[in-house]
Amino acid sequence: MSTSERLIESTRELLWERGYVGTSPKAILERAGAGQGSMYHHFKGKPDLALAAIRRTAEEMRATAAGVLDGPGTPYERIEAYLRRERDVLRGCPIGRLTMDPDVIASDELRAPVDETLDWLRERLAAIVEEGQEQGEFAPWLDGEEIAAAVVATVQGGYVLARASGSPTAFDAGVRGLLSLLMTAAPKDRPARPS
Amino acid sequence: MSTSERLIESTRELLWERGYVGTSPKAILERAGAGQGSMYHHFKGKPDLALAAIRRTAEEMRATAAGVLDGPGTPYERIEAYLRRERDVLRGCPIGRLTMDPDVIASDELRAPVDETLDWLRERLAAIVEEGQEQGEFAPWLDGEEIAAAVVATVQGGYVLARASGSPTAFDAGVRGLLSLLMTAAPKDRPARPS
DNA sequence: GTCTATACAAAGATAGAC
DNA sequence: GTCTATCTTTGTATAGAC
Repeated sequence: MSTSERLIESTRELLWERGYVGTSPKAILERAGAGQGSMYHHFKGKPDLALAAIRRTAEEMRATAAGVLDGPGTPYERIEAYLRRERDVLRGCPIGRLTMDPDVIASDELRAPVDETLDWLRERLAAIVEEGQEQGEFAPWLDGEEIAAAVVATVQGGYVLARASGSPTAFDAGVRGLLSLLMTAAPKDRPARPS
Repeated sequence: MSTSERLIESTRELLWERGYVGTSPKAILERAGAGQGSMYHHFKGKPDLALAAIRRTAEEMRATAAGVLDGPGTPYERIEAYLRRERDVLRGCPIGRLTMDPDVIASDELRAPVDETLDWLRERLAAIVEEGQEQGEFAPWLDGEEIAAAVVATVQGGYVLARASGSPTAFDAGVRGLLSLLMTAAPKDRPARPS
């Protein structure tokens, strides 16, 4: 792997673990096994390197989510697959956590990939909900964008609950709670007791 | 206000705005209008002062939430009141945001008030859901703790979505989405179109 | 209790040798 | 392209005067 690649990958890891303000160039260089000169040769500085790292993480996250959301199954099943997908819950979301970083929020450039990724996710989920409504799987009076926002928020907030308690339990509980509501909110009668 | 009070209040503000790793003693002292000596006279250091600040913020958050949750109305109405309560959405949750702070999560002492507050909130909401089930307002097969986790997660995640996009819109959408599901999931027929 | 002075490591970046 | 100085400011804390 090239030095520039190692710098980006090390930055991605550190941004995930410690956020932007908590990540120093020095820590990045140590992890990448590179000297100061390399970093300032390939990148203009910390914000420039962080931007490259965030963009790559955003791309990856979209690809992962798309893999589940474009998969087989009914709309409900695809949303369930997204919610139940294997996650390293206690690590949190590498994109969502950046929204708590004051320097990221203060910079339109750094915030853009974060915003675009979460926005894309909401739109994708909203389309699936609407698809489910056409097929009679979801009640017609639900609003696709609102349900989508609730789904993404449950995941992002689930990370908060899990990290607060030091256990993934609350994340899983929130997901199950939302799924039980989604299933119950079907227009036709379904098995009364969601699994 | 005493110097010690001003130090705690300044720390509370900065922790909310910039988190623990993003807040320096120097910034606290400047905001409090105090010198170095004062801070190290009243507190052992940054973690000790932060602990006092976090505890106070946690207490305040509990009191605010209790004010709404113990208020009048049916269980559904009280949950709705909690979700729709006026918030400075773009500032985020002063307690929840700390879960993204590596130094807070690494310290059991700093994490404890965060954990206890969110845990208390979930338990309180779970009890209200169960109360609603007894009254026939919520479907009996829902799990109170799961619904409570979904409610708190929607709020915490709503902050993430709002901050990512720089607008409270997505927070409100998530709340409306969750409320529409909660209302639809009532066991008896209700007005088909939730407001 | 509060202040200033001092200390020393780390953050973030530049300069210039190789 | 990479490395090692060097530089300035900030982070965090202690010491001691008032």
